[in-house]
Amino acid sequence: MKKVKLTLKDVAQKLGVSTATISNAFNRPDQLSAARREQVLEACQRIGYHGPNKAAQILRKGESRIVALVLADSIRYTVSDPMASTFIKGVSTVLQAEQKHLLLYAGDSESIQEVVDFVDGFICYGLPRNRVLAEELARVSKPVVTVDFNLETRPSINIDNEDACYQIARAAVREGDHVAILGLRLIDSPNTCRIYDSPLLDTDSSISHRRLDGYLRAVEEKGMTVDGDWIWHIPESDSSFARQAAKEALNSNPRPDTILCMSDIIALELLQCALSMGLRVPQDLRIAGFDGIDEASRTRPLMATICQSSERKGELSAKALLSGNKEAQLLPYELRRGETIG
Amino acid sequence: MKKVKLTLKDVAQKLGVSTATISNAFNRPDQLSAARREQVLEACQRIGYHGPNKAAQILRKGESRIVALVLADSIRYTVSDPMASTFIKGVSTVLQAEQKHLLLYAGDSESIQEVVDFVDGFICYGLPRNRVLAEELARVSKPVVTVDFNLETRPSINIDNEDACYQIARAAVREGDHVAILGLRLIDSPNTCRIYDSPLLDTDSSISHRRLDGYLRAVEEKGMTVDGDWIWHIPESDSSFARQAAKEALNSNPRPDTILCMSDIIALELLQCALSMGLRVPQDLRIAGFDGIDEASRTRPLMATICQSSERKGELSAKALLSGNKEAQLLPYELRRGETIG
DNA sequence: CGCCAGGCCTTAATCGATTAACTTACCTGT
DNA sequence: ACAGGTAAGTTAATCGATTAAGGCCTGGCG
Repeated sequence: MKKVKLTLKDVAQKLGVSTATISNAFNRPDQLSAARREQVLEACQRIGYHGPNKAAQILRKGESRIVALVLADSIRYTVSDPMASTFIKGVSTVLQAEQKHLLLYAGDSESIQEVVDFVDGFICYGLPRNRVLAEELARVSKPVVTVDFNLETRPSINIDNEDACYQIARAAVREGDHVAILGLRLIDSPNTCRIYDSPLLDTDSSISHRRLDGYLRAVEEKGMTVDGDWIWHIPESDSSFARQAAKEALNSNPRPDTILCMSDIIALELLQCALSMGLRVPQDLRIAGFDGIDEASRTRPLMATICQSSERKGELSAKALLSGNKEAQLLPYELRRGETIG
Repeated sequence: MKKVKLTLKDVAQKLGVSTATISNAFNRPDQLSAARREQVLEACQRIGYHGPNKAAQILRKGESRIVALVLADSIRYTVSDPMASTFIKGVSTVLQAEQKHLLLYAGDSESIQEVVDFVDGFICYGLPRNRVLAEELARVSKPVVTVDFNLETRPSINIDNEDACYQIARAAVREGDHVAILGLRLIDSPNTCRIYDSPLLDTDSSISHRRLDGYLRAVEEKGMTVDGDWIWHIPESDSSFARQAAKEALNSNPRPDTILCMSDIIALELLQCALSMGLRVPQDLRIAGFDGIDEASRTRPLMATICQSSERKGELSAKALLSGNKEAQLLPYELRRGETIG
């Protein structure tokens, strides 16, 4: 078994030709005769040279065929979140077809500089928790596509969150209702809490704020308002965080008539809490979710929600990145009335 | 805004020192005076040099801090499989702590040569479907750790599948029972089918065959046998494939008394089918699963299964890879009798 | 005073390719 | 016979670092 690393040079020497010829045999068949090419490839096969060293190619060509998927949360969290993991499916399908590789980059890491030199581009799923990282992404000199948030100057894949929330809130809220909102990542806190009048986080780029805008617009149209103490901040779309907010909301006095949730995970937890407290949905409480995950289509009563395709977002973002399409894309969504909003 | 890519050379020129000094400022603080180092770093900050180019470092140092996770199946499948995605959690937790990056490599791709030059090592989860790939992995000159299968000369992380299956089969099977087995990846077919006497796949390296051995040993100990037409091959641990096998098995004549399943996903589907056919479990049918996924702990009756920690496997395999530990590790598992085997 | 050791930096080779520019040799048409 | 064209290779610069080896200066010690 050969222990030594073979290089172009070795092959070239063995055949008595220049390294350029070997390189051309692999990369530019038109630069040498078919016979010579055949001979070179055969020799490589024979001596066990598996083609040009990729590390060297990356440096020289400035291309690695690696795409970084920058995740807002830890990988740990991401793989268990239905929307996020479905998104990965979409991305990977396209990358696979284009023979690209997928690097998972968890946004909680310090700096994008660690990988920017060797990846071909970035797909950013969700606004990174780390502020610095988001700013660095905006400045990177390689293609970047953002999903579910905006970075000026970068193309983004999104649905119209404001409109979607307006639609579902309009369907859910009745005049005179007490309305509560279970929101996602509204302020800068690692715990579930009411937002009161805490300063909102990243108002421009965050979809949570687009959603909040949509909810509030619908509520105001019916002549009501929602105060900060009826709006909950949930740090991530996780059942246990959601449960806490759900309980607090349900135990508020007066009890909300309608609760608008920024994800199905939250809404499912809320529904569960409500039912176990003996509340009837939608008679006593109306619940609206968001996302349209599978589990939300199996609840009794059927969850009202905004259905969007996370997989499609994944596909489109990968395609946009690879094709260099710089246009922002707004995907369609669908309002499912279900049975939880009457 | 500077458009040009800055290099060591640029910084060196600007400061009137050699490139070696700049490099040392980043990598070997003991090679220059503290004052000079400070000056260099400050200058880098000022002119916007973000540190040595990683692509060049990879080539020169032969280290990239990237670990490839080689998946037996497509990424699409992997992220939705509970065991596989939990495994990723474990791996990522350790890599994150060590500041390593995670590259997902789907085993259905052609050759490991595409990445071997720039990754630091491989964690292989499950026997790759692609034969060539498995052989290449055995020969790679970088660290490789295998999980849930064996590659001669490579350290592996496993549970004792043979023993685990022997234990659960011994608990499940009664003397005189008709026993059927719903197996995973036993033969080379993309469809669910009985194996009859088809040649088994990769007998040495596959855990499915260790499991089969365990089942059969227990069955034989009770004086029975299981023929090939009572053993099903299921190409992947997917509900719809599983359902088909489950139906076939349940409609066999005579109907099996005990069915041993090589994954919980399969067992869950089987349980569902059986119940919907009006069978009582375990009175009419006894079912054994494997893996101990969350969903299997929520069934009524409670699924009998072998509980193993996929996350722990992930952590250990990453640690073994990074520490260079070459020893095979056998992890503990636990037999949960549950209620489906009486 | 002279010598050696250490600290601090520079020189230059190297990692393993790619590719623009150049050289040869061979044709081709007039 | 000769200019001009093209096919097939070669030469050498380059990508952006790392690092062994070596040079120079300073200070301590006998």
